[in-house]
Amino acid sequence: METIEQVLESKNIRVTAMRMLIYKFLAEKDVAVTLSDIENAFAKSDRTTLYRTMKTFEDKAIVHQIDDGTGITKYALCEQGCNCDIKTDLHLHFHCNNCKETICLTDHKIPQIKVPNGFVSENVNLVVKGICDKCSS
Amino acid sequence: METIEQVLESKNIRVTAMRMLIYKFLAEKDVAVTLSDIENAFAKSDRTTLYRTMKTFEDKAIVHQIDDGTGITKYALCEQGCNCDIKTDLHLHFHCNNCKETICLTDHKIPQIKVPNGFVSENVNLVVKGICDKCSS
DNA sequence: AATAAAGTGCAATGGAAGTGCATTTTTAAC
DNA sequence: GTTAAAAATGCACTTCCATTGCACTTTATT
Ligand SMILES: [Mn+2]
Ligand SMILES: [Mn+2]
Ligand SMILES: [Zn+2]
Ligand SMILES: [Zn+2]
Repeated sequence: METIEQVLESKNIRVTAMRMLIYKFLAEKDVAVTLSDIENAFAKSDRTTLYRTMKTFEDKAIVHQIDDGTGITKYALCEQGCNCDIKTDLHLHFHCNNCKETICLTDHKIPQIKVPNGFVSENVNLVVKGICDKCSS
Repeated sequence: METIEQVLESKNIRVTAMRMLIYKFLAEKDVAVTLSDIENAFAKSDRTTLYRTMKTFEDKAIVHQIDDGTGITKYALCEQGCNCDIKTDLHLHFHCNNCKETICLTDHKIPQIKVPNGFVSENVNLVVKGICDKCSS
């Protein structure tokens, strides 16, 4: 089991207090979070720092961004050894119309999508909306 | 061949000058458009009217909204007899990373997506990004 | 023609993303 | 340890788009 410090170091970014806190927060969540979610999780925090931290995390493939159609960008930790950076191996995302949470279905990969002749597919965003397991039971 | 008046009447909305102009503009476009696109297409136009017109069109299944991940809502005319309103029979959308245009691939329906036990899929948003036919040739 | 209902236009608001710059913290060099 | 450079952080501000309140105009109905 890697410590948070080790994770950050292995990704070649500096270990700072804020980054560790944010990473820890993300790791404890099982749903995708917005910048505001993170902001509200800390008594004292600055949007810009969070924004730039998430950008750094994204560049280093520590988190991936999720566009679930709500208009607000969400983030979630990448799985171990994911390939977000090379835009492949992407899983699908589920947005619950009831509780409004968005989660990664990490072991449901996006199927191969056929596009017409002349079109070249580079990557795919797929969001399923409906009722999540917690809300349907 | 139905006239624009007939289309609007058949959807039970009032026929107004602005609505006809907007409908005509959409019909002439083969790509999805933003509110600003429509705004710029007319010498004199008001964002609010366009916004509310598109909302009305959407409610009446004359157009459908497209979230292509750019963060800006786009719209395109529905096909004849589409079922946008009941959230089924949905086609996929393609966003070109080169020309930045987004188009409906109306005869490429979204495949059945498997979700884990306990989850209920109600609808699916699928956007493929890459290079469009015009840009790849 | 009179009235009610619906559509339109202007002004203003709100939310989120993004940026410039000064300050603080971290790292590395001396 | 002290110092200097590089990176991270925090504040203020800007931009862009979505959305709403309200007054005015147009359309449909009698
Ligand atoms: Mn995910
Ligand atoms: Mn479409
Ligand atoms: Zn739910
Ligand atoms: Zn193109």
